[in-house]
Amino acid sequence: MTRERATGRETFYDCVYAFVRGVPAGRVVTYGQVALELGSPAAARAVGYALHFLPGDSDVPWWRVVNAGGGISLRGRGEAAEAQRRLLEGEGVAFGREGAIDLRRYRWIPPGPG
DNA sequence: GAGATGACGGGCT
DNA sequence: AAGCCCGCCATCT
Repeated sequence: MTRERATGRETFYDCVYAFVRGVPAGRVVTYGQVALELGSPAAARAVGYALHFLPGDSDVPWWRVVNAGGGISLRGRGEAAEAQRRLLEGEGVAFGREGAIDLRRYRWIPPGPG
């Protein structure tokens, strides 16, 4: 488990949670983008893995994280996929016929260091 | 140290 | 356009 690491050190996953928590409603980010912000542009996989530990009870708006295509991956979790879409739609995010959203429109750009 | 996992991303056919 | 394979990364066991 990584949700309660006793190392006292902030793991990559913790950074993911912190970043996702900063995503405002009505906006989304991609796994790759989160990884990039955390300093590992190729760690998109690890990002998804970090979010996969989050239960629907979490304080982290995991549903605001989508894949590079603006779609929902949640491989093997159709229920969660539906929930994610509903949550996003509830925030004003519109899905296209392809089941994907327009990242050009909803992608959230973090304020950055400055 | 080595093997296994996975809510990704890109490239090829 | 859709499907398949590989690589990448961080973490767990």
